[in-house]
Amino acid sequence: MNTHSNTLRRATIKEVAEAAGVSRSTASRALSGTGYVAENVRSRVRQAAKELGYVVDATARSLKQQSSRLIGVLVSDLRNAFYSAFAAGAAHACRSEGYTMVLLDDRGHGDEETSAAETFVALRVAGVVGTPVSATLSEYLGRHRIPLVEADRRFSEASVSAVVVDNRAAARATTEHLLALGHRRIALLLDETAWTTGRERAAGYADALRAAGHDVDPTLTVPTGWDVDAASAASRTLLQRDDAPTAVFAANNLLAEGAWRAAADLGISIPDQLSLVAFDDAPWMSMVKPGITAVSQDAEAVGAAAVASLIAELRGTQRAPRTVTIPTRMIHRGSTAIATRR
Amino acid sequence: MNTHSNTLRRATIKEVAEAAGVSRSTASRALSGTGYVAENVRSRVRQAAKELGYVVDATARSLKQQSSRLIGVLVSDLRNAFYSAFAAGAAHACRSEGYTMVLLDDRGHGDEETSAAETFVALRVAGVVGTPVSATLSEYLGRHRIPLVEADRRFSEASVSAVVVDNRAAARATTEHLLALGHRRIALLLDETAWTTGRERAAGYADALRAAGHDVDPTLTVPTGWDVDAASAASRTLLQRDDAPTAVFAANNLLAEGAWRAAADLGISIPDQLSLVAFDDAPWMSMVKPGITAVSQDAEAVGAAAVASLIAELRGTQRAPRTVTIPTRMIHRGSTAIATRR
DNA sequence: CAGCGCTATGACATCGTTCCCACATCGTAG
DNA sequence: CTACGATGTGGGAACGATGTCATAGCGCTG
Repeated sequence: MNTHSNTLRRATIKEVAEAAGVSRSTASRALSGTGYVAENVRSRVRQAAKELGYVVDATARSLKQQSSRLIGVLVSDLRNAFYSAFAAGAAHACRSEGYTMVLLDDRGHGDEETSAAETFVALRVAGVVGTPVSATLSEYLGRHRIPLVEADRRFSEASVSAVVVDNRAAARATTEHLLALGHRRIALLLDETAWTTGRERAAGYADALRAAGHDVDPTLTVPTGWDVDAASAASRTLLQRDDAPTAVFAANNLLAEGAWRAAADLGISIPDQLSLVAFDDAPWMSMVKPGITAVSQDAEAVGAAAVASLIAELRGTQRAPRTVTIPTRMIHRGSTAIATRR
Repeated sequence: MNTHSNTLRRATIKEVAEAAGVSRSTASRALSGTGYVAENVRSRVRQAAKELGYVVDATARSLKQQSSRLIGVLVSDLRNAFYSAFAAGAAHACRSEGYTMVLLDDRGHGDEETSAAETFVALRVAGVVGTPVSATLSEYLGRHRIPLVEADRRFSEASVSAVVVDNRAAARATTEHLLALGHRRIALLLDETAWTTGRERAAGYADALRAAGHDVDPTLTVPTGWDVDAASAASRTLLQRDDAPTAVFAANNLLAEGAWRAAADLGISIPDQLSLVAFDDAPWMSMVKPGITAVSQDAEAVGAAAVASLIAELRGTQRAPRTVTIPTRMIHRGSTAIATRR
């Protein structure tokens, strides 16, 4: 390349202007493409910029323009495939719209969420998308007038846009599938009942039972912790009860893994002795035998849609809080069968 | 909160200073903690900042200080568990050292890598860690004097620091394990031979064979593409040969998945008819039956170490390019057995 | 040829922060 | 009593980019 790397300091627009024999203003106009610039001057400035290896200083530009091309993305746990797929979708959407993603991982802690919000404010991001763990995210950002799009679950339905899946309908359909197979004692493994995801999945489950004329047995709704081990332990207890369920509906991929491991440990055969359905598909579910029937939610699409929605708001294309629902798809594999006595 | 959100504009340090009855300089000193400030003044300023909901403008600070607290992180594909774990480790390390991560995903494309580098330069990041796909990353950043730490694989050994695993030794140990079980026709599935990871894994494989007095059959080293389907197709062909291998060593988790699916499709039983070992562990490997024996590399640790190494360089604690090697661990499950004729 | 509109350019202020100085006060050593 | 270091504070100049505004040349119309 013909880049002059002999200077220690980075090239500024002033140097580009001098090299091209014009003023800073003209150089700025030539590079950004706004305002009048003669064609030959423009190419002269472009050439000078290229030769000097000039790259605009985004910090200076942001300061002057009082807005940045950064989008803050907050997820709960990057190691979880759901969130990493979400982040991948968000990253791609940001990039294709000319924004840069600042990704933070709050590890599910409320206090980290607050400090993440502070970081976003300090960076003067144009907007934020995130999977919140409380309403503080939207409150804090709202106070600083930074647009937010909540994803996966909602905490501030009235005031901010969101991208979610229809948890209730999907959970209802799943439960109906199990009911149709003759199951009556269907357990529901839940992670977090304070979140809309958990609440709505439970509601859909209850809808299906009630619509079929059955009562909801509260002892069959089991809130476990957040990790596979906790889910596995809870499942063990559940499956060893005298009135053990004949089917388990796990509300996320981690819970499904826990339930699956518990069944394997106890020598309970799927689907002969136990039917298992998961909310949220994962790669392993198509590799084990039998495959696990699951409600697949396209986390990448959720991330991309959340960013798209945010950018639409930034552009002023769309004003009022809006909710986008990403469709789910039920993938039938072999983990459910007609209910039998155990 | 007692935050005055009645102002439309965000509070600046000037407003904080006025509210506390001091000058901007003093306010700045009080908040940043550098230089002389009387204790009562300091707390008065802090209080004023709190009441106004003041958050420092990182763009203005970066501009003035000519350095930011941002670290650029570049990965190849966030949807791949290896990279998302890497990003999770990097995110955590950044945060705990007071840096903020800017995460970019080049989807394995060289041209996206260049534009990612440009983005990092524009943002004036303090440094970059990444899993490069070519030497252009280090060249570009080097030209702009931005420190880089290469992770997972290397392209610029002489000039930049790196965090890797000992691919050669691990591949050799894996191959030796298969040799010890009596396997002689051992296939090696590779992704990318232009990368140090692929080259070194191949070298370790060859080391083991040669040390045991065997020739390396070039037809048994199969470079497949990047996705599961390609690996599966290549494996199919391989396993249907007259002189099919009795063992397959897959150089990453995607290749292992492809090989596993091919074997399942062809009705080839693991480990009776085929032994399978993977480089890079994945969740499904402990869930299928039998479990897949794998070389586990702690991608999270690699990400964290890369950031730690970068920050050490930024602090000047450590100068010369340095290579950190993260240990691998071989996890024996049930996918290998004594070689038998097929 | 006066007047107008359009193209084209540069001077200069500005964004919010930091930090180098100059300056002020006070206590104390010489 | 003066000089000096230590402590504390404020004025003002940067950092690099943008954008407003003033200015000027030019072609055209009436």
